[in-house]
Amino acid sequence: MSNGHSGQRFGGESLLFLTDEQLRQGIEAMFFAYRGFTADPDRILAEMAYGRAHHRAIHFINRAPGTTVNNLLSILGVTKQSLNRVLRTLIGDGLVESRVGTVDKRERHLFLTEQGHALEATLSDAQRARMRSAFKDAGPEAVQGFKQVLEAMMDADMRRAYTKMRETGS
Amino acid sequence: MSNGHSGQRFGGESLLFLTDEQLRQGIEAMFFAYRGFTADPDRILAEMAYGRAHHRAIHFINRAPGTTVNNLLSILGVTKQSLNRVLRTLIGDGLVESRVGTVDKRERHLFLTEQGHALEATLSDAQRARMRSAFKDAGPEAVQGFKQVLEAMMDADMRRAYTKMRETGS
DNA sequence: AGTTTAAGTCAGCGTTGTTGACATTCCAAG
DNA sequence: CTTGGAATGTCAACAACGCTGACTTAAACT
Repeated sequence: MSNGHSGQRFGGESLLFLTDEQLRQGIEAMFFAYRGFTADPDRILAEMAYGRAHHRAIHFINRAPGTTVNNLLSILGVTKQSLNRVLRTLIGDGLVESRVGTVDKRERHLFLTEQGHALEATLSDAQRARMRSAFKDAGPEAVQGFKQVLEAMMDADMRRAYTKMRETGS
Repeated sequence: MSNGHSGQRFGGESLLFLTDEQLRQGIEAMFFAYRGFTADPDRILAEMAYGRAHHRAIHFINRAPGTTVNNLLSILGVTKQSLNRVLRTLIGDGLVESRVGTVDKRERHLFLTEQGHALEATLSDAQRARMRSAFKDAGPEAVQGFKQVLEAMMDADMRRAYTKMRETGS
């Protein structure tokens, strides 16, 4: 499997960036960076009775208003019971509105209320600020590489959801 | 804060990679990619009574053998009680050995046992395989950008731990 | 001798994930 | 019309893994 020599020259092409040591660095970079990635929203959410799951739900409802519960489920990759618990509190607190579908009345379409938009903006601003700072420090070429590697790291399902969102957005 | 126009040309320099839309893509890429990043080890761990926290502990004990509990605490960024619960099971199951310090007998130095190394290798192989595939698909320049952005996304403490590990390694 | 530090432990709590079982509502096919 | 399946929601129970607070033990520092 892992021979520790995958980075030696092979067939005349330098593969030094594929050594186990380089891969380990990538793994640790992901670990530490993800902590930074979630740190700012987590701080804000901790003051309320909310957690990261609420943030994710709010993010994707804002991103795709009117999405059904099932669709949100497949994007978030959790069980319906887990999501339902989160949605129940958000709806109860007046941050999310659930409208019965017109063509299929079994479906519930989810929307952010004014209050929900306010929280979404607060959380997004914090997270974007860090991302913007990181992008700025690293430069445009680095950002392109960053996105390429992340996309290559996704499962096929996730990549489909990601690219679909990318097309829909702006 | 976020005006949605930060990507317009400014001072003759193209900052199109800093639009809110670009930042949002980066945020969603991180979210989806992290799921892929943890998916393979999670599958393996789910078969045992272990979780992600056990993986992290094993990873860094392997990475810095003989590390003290306090040091591991600051790397992982959790409370002593949280880490202790994980360490107790790992020591009890014979995956980790805790040796009393020779110079300072209050300290406990942590090491992987043979069994611990076996699990570490299994988990690492799975995680590295995905990282290797992603790196290979994206290419060396993309990998460099990936690491640059991630490092810029870390908190100062994390960046210090990350770069320190990077120097120690290889 | 007194204080601080490292580590471990116990009790309790919150968020977020999981399964399993079950009710409701609605659409669609027989 | 009845029946089966799909979408949704709810209840109960549980596990992983964060957290705080309080407390003990042992060793080191001052």
